[in-house]
Amino acid sequence: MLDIQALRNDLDQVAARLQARGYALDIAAFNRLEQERKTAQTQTQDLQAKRNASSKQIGIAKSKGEDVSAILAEVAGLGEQLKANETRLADVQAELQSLLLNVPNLPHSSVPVGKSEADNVEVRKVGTPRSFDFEIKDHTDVGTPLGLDFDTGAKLSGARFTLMRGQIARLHRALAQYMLDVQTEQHGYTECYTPYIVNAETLLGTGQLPKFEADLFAAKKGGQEGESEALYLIPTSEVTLTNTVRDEIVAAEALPIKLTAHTPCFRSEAGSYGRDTKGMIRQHQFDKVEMVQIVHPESSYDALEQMVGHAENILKALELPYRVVLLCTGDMGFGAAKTYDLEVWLPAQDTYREISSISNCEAFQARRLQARFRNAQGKPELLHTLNGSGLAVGRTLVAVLENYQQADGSVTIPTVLQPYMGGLLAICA
RNA sequence: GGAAAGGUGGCAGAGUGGUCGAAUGCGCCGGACUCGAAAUUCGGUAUAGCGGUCUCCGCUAUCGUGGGUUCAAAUCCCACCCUUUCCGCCA
Repeated sequence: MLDIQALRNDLDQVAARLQARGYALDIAAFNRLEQERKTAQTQTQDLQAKRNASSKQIGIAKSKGEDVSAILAEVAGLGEQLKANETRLADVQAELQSLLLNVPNLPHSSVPVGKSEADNVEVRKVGTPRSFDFEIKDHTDVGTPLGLDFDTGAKLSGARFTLMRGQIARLHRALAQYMLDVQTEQHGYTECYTPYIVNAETLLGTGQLPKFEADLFAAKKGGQEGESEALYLIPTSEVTLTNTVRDEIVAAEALPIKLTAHTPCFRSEAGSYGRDTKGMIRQHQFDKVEMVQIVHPESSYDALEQMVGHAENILKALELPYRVVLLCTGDMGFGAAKTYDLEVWLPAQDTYREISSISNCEAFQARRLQARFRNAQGKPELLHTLNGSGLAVGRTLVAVLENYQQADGSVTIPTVLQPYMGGLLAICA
């Protein structure tokens, strides 16, 4: 959520910055609502002040045993007037709030202006794609004989669900364990285990609601009918980790807060029909090791660069070629002020594919969350929040299968994963 | 699932219709005392919004959430959420 003060004071400039990311702010609607809010609020507050003063007088008079009927006559009818005004004010403020909740974050000045993926800027390329002296198979062809089972996944749950068996399942687990160990032992994140099902308020805090409900899975208690409050499956543990500071005022000394968790993520992938339908690139359920940092506003851009490094270290250790991309204004997510993507080399697709996305949300989430710290003046101030994948486990598995495939159909195990695989050097059918 | 208790400021905790935004303690900030610190002592210390003559003043809202009663609600009524304890069920 943007600071409403920024919109009041500098509406045209805010609108221009939003335009850069392809969002057309309804300036007229905002101005009209603000005007209505102002009159409704002053009128309401005047009436409230009048009522409070009279009530106080009544209290004083009664304690002295005086007659209060004169004052009572004065406030007759005030109640109804007040109620009408209060209702109007509440309506206008709710409208303003919902307008505000649907406005994306402002891009940082260092973010390149662009319309789509095509305008993203490559920052660096690391590692050299391996050359193959046999015909490259994609991860589905490599994985299927080793235990990757899309048919059973579809039978159990539908399209975009996968079952893994045997060594593939173990490799998947090894990746997650390894990532979690690196993030906790080498990069200083605190390991968390979080709920996978959350309430609407939590999703409002990180920005998935109210705008993106269609991208989520909702859950209800078995046998429950009707309009009970919906619960949702988390689309990423960014949601739970970041919400740990919702409605908190944390001590400045506690910063930065660095959290990580390995969780499944559930996404309905609405609007992506027809994209990446083959294989496990785009799933309704996938595992991810998430990094979240909650930091002092002054250090959030340093933290962003660090977190990119924390994600890169996993790819380096796995010896997977990748590139770092700075997203343009048009390709960034709703809450991000600046985002780097890490894209891993997939030889069968002959291209780099997103495997991690690391964003600084500045105070955008913190404002929704009311997540604050006490600044040097002792005043509560909004924190900055950052999140990033470190990494997406399913896509890393895809990358390992493709990059480490051998002519005989086996897949060698990256050195750092071997201890997690009981010393296995390769898996084969 | 059943029963009970409870949700008040940064924290602990009093307050059961009226000068209550809320006692007291802790914490924090400033002063005094001290060579300095501790102890002691004095004063200050919520958040958000609106308005103004805008380093300050005034007003409004906020005691889990939402509704209701009333001239007036932390306090009374209703619904919901959450927490704790006990019982039941359960990995």
